[in-house]
Amino acid sequence: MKTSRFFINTLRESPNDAEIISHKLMIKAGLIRKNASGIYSWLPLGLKILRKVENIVRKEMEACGAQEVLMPGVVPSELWIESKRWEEYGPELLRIEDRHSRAFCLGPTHEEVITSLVRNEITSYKQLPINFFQIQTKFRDEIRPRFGIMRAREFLMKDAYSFHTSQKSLDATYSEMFNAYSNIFKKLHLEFRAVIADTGNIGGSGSHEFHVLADSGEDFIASNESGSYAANLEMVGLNQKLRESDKSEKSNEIIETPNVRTIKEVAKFFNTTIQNCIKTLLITDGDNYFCICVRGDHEINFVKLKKLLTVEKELTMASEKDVFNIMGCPIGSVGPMTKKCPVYVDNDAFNCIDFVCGANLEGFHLQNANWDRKQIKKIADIRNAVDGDPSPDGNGILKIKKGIEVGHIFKLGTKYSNSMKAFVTDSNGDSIPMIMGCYGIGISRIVAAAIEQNHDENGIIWPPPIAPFLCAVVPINSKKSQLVNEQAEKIYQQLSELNIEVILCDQNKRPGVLFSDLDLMGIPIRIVLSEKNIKNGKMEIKLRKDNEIVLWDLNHIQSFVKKFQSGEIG
RNA sequence: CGGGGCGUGGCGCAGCCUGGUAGCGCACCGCAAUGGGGUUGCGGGGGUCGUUGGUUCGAAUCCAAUCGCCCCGACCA
Repeated sequence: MKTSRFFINTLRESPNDAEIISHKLMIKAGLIRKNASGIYSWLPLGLKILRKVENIVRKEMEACGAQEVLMPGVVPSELWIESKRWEEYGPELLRIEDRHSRAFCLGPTHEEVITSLVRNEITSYKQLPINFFQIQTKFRDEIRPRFGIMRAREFLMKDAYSFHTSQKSLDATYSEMFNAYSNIFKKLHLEFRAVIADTGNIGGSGSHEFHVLADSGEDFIASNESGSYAANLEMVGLNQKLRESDKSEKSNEIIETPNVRTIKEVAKFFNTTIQNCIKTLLITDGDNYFCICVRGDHEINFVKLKKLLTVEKELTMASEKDVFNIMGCPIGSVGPMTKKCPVYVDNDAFNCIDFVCGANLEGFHLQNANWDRKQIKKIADIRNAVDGDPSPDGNGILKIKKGIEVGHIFKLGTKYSNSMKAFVTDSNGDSIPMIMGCYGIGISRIVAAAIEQNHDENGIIWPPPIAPFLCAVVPINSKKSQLVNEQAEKIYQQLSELNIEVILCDQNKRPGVLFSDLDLMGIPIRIVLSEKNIKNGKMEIKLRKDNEIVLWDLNHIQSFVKKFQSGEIG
């Protein structure tokens, strides 16, 4: 490809609504343009990248036996009513009507459609297991789309659905898909973790998320060094032992603590550690209030807490007003010694002796406080894991990292096959619901995640497998030098013949402009041809991710390509 | 949904307070010079100032409504 024939439009400044680096770079490099909040057009350069990700995913799906289908983006409401999700899914489901006032939605996921398809096509256990996938635009009407393509309303997703007659068969396919996903991220050259995940409201018995590691990630994932354990932070179950001795010699003293509110301030005031302070948080599900106590250095894990409290609704922190009304003191003075609502204590908090906590009296804290079991409703694992906690599988300690969720696989079970009556006849002649698995990958999100993981101050640094062009050929001052022109064209031809995706900068722009554009666009290999070097039989090769420039024999581009492809270089 | 902010050529912004008929940088077009990290000079084209209504002789500017966009909204416990 030549730049004279390929649309590239880079910007010097990014629009002010771009927040994170991948969003800024995608706009500056001219990969995407916004049409509305969370809705984007892909320009040719961006689409090339998107297609590469898509094809890597497609190949891997096909390699593990999944078959591609394409379902509609506009889905009739009947299917969603059947699965009960027309009510359950909430406002993220964009509902529309046709000219006959018939209700449809824009598909945010396709369990309903695939289940309806399969129940009509598959009737015998002999046709199973089977695994269908599609790569398709999804729409989820997010409350707050942000971060560009990272959390868009319209996005490209690969979703696969498998059908089985036994749990064993589902387990086998699930594990194949797990491996396929791992292969995909390896082939994309992305650093990732597969982690144990919450099944959330999709339900089912098992689930893993795939995260691309990046500092800007919104999810926290915990893993040990050996890699034998990795989980979403919300899923990390800790098994601390409770201390045996229950008593302390000391008894509460109430101390006036003017203007001391935060745990840090409290610890400083009492000249103790934050580990020896107890945070008491008032949590509500909208109807009931709960006193939750964790150590000063710990945070509540709402997934665990929700299970512990066996509440249906989402839990939130009580408002300042509510806290005052219920506890009779401001937030900063709340303490666990109360009968005003049930008290739940985290294991590690319970293990504290002679600790400091709020006194439920404005401007006062308790010193040398100790637990009274009678006042505690439950002692349990309520907190988030932190760096250094022992790994739940017993191997080493945990480290917390940030990740971007790019894949999620579920064992669905029979939730949809039951509600939508997707039955097959088994070998005994009985009609049984098919057991299902579902497997999603955010294709467009991977593009953004890859940038979050691979960039520098000058722009994107594409992993070669998804670079829009692997190589750029830059003739210096080609307008004036026939020699440079000819050589550039020659190298361009040679690379093309070697099946290298190459772009020739044939528009006689200034070198500075070209270099910064190529850096911004993240082209992995840059080959520069100048009169001086050509006369010495050399060309200049620089990798985007390195600063080094090497001079290479002009006649041996093949040897460079070979070395690059074998991994010897780069 | 609550709080905050912003809508002015494709992009980034100024002008608004104190009303007088729109400006800067980038990008774009033409000419010339320049030619290894966003070069310089000269000359151009492009905007009903988000929309609607109001005040006024006169509105980008003041008032009202409306639409859109962005940010924050779970740690003072």
